[in-house]
Amino acid sequence: MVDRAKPGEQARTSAPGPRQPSLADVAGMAGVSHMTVSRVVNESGPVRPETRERVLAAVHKLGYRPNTAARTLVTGRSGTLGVVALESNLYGPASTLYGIENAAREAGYGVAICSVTRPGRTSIGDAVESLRRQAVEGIVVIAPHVTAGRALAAVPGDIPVVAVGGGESAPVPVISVDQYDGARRATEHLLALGHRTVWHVAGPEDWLEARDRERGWRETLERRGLRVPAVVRGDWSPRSGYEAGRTLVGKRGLKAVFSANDQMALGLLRAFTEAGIRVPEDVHVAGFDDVPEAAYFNPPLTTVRQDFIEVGRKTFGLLEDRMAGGDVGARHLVPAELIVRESTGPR
Amino acid sequence: MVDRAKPGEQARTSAPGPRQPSLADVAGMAGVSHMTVSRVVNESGPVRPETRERVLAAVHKLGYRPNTAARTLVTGRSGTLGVVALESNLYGPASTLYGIENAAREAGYGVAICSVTRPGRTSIGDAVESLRRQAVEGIVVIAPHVTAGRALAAVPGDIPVVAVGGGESAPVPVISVDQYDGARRATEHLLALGHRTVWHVAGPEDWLEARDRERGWRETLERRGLRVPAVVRGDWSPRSGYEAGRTLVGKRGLKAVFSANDQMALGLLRAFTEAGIRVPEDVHVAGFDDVPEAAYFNPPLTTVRQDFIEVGRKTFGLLEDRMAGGDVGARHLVPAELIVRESTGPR
DNA sequence: CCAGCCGCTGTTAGCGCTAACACTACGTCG
DNA sequence: CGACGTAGTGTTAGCGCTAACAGCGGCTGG
Repeated sequence: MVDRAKPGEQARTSAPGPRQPSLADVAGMAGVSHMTVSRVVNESGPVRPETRERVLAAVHKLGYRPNTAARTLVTGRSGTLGVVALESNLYGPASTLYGIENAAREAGYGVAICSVTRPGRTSIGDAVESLRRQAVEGIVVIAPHVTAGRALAAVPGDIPVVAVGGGESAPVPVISVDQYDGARRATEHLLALGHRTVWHVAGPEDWLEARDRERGWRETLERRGLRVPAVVRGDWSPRSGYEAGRTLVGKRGLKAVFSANDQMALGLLRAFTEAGIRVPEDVHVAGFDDVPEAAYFNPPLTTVRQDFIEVGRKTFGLLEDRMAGGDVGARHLVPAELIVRESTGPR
Repeated sequence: MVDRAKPGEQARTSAPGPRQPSLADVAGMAGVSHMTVSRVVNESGPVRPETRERVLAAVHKLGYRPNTAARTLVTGRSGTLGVVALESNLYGPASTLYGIENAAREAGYGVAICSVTRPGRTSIGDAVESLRRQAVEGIVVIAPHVTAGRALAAVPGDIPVVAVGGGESAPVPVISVDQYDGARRATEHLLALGHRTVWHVAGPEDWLEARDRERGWRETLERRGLRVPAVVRGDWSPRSGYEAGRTLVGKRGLKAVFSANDQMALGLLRAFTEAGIRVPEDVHVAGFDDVPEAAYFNPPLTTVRQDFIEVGRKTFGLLEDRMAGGDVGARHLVPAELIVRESTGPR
């Protein structure tokens, strides 16, 4: 039975009080050596059933809780992973974080996070350093940014690191959704509707995902010998999508637009609506991410779904392999899925 | 200069190798006692400038990094906070998490997270337990769920805990945005447009924020002696908002709707559009949260903004006070702000 | 001129835990 | 029947660090 404290009582944190019980305390109560208690607690050696019972009773009675610091000190293993996350509420990174945390927890690992405002060399380095001070056993860098590759190059090699969505130049294993192929699918879907070309609202130039999606779009057009219109660049935000939309409104032959993410696609839709351009009647629009809102945009948005839970799981798996000393491949891709909705629907 | 490892080299994690340098190693190189090194590293005692230089040089050369486990073991302080987060990509919880992490990092604390799938008594208890094993000094529970209050009651009282958006019944300090007042503002804004009443699409019954928003809406109507329509209940998702919209479409006298969050408002807008109901011409709609997308909905959505960064900062401040042994008040509110956009615009 | 103090450094004793080995009592097998 | 494993337990020695105190000079003040 845990002691239930009212707020008033809880304030006594400053008083030292009787410190947390240790192995020795349990041992004393159970009439065994501290080592036997350790064996019971960790199931790390043979203990007679009745002895185990006595020990367990004492553990329970005293509310014994193993001291992680002491254990870490002697074993050199903390049971904690670090995640360097982007300080961002973007759907993707947040979902990836949860995917990783999930997989880690299932495997008995704790997760420490450290967010960075802008993924530059120093900030990622600082974040890694700060996590190392927390004695993490491995680090995941959620780093969809081009500078992240360089930053990762500066990370000490004596701790396992894997990156999510990082650059191919990074000296660590990288896992990501196949952005290139997702963009290719979206573009081909739009072309299959009979358009001569597809316009593109790209993400920030220094984001790798933005680059990959742009490349997927561009090369699909090139492969077919189609004209490649100038990209309009946004910053992922709906506002920038809206502005891109205003830019596109005047273009001749505007029939199909592929937006590098759903939020910008939303801005596009808004700009088109204001300009009296109807989607899908006048223009077809596709996005990327499949945020939960996308199915309820006006009109519902055709987009490319990324399975972030799977990404998280694979990422953790990779890190686990690395921590075990395995040599994993450099690059791992999770397939993307095209979700067709009304925004590219029949006219 | 950190050693830069190529992937191939990095795989040698399994090899024990030369272990991390310790105070003693630095001391040896600098020709002083380990204690002097400790003093230099922690700035915890007088050291002659030239001695400090020698020590610092050795620290740098060896790449010495203090061992947190050892320090924690002896000081009893880990410098880490725990956050129990909802495994959710909802804009609010994710933003709150980042707000807390930010404030904590600025104050030199690390953050460990543990997510729970459903905030029930056991899962929150498990999460707290799992964080305690990571030796956190204090815990924040992001718990917008009614069961969270009961769960918090079962949390041991020997560690400081504060809750974000938790129930008033919780035996710990709670901080949250003033949901009630936000809902009141939105409702009064709609009424000020000349409507006889306002319909409400509520969030899940077992979410406290949903309850508070509903109460704010209901009591505003009652205070004015207006008819209180039956609430339509959703689950925060755009889909449920869409379904609520289909239910509402047939209602007579439907002129104004207050949705408990922006995602459901999006679903509403979609359902109304499909039914040929124009917003704002035929019906006024307001939401709650001010997600980044809200300004680009079709039409842009009037909504209630929550300052999650401020919530995070205040939450951390509270926890810090509690850790210092202070007795903080039971309930802290952050004001909500009404953002008026076209969805409640002039006809 | 010496008591007293302060600046600087070192020594010692753990923090709570696990690894490694030692020991006992019992089989079991050659 | 003795060598040898094996189950069950205890003893010892750290892991790397900080707290506490113990020096040892030099300076100040009476």
